[in-house]
Amino acid sequence: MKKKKISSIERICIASGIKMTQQRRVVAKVLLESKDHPDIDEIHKRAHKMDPNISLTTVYRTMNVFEECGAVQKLEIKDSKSRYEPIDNTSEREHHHHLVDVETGEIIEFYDCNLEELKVSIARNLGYKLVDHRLELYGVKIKK
Amino acid sequence: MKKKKISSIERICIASGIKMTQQRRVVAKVLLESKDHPDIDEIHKRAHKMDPNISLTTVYRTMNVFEECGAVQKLEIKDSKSRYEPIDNTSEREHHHHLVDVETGEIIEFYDCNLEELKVSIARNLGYKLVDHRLELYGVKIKK
DNA sequence: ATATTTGCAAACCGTTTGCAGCAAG
DNA sequence: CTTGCTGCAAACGGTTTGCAAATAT
Repeated sequence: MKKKKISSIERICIASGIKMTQQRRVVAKVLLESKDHPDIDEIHKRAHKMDPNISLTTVYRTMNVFEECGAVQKLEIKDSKSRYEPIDNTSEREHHHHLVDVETGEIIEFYDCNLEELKVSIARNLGYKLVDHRLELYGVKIKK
Repeated sequence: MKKKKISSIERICIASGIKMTQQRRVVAKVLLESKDHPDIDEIHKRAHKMDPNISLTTVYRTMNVFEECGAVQKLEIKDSKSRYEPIDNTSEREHHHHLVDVETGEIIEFYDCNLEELKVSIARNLGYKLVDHRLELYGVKIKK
């Protein structure tokens, strides 16, 4: 009786009362194993490799489910398709942002606590409670 | 001989060597008179009211032209269509950002110089020269 | 047992494009 | 005059949906 480890995504799904199907487990695995920020087609390709019995439609639906229950975050980078990354809220890196290398398309994650504070205080000064945000920087590598 | 005033958008277009057609002038007028951040359909509706002889296709093409020559900025707010605003680079408010009231959809513009500095310095620390950026805050009004 | 999820194909919706006629420079 | 722009309708690409069969709880 082998006991599979439960992934962080799976845990969130169960907590949200969502059925863990074979397909969803595979997609979760793909996301957690990806070190980049794959788009839907790429996720489908990788999932299909592990289990050919999985359709593009299901990947779309699964990503929506994962996003709604907060297991995954959608990135909408300029001039590119939506990309996804798992949200690891056990890590101290929970709020991170992205810098896009406009020459290579590479995405660099960063965290800056001054920025976190500033965001909240800007909203507060405008009379708002911050509920969400989006920040991307686009840059070119400085050659030395 | 009446001499029409040349709008800021028109000036940029001329400087970029782009033909100023009747339609483009109307779209420019709509944008400059709009105090909100209209989407393509709304721009088309308003333009059509001033001059029924203008198609949706042309509005799309015009916005792309205006964006490419830097006369206009596209906003991509979560869960909504692309919206546009003219860029006024003669104003001191040239770099502003947007706070979206998630209950009403209202967009509040803001400027914060600490944020401007922080953006640049974060990129620099990562070894990048900042060439573009995108920042939106999403909040709910604090009632008191 | 039964409520959800899946795969397929078709619909959808914002946006772009090919083409013949039109207008700005 | 010539090049670029317009309007139309048709194509496009990413995403969603209706439905009957399959599956998790």
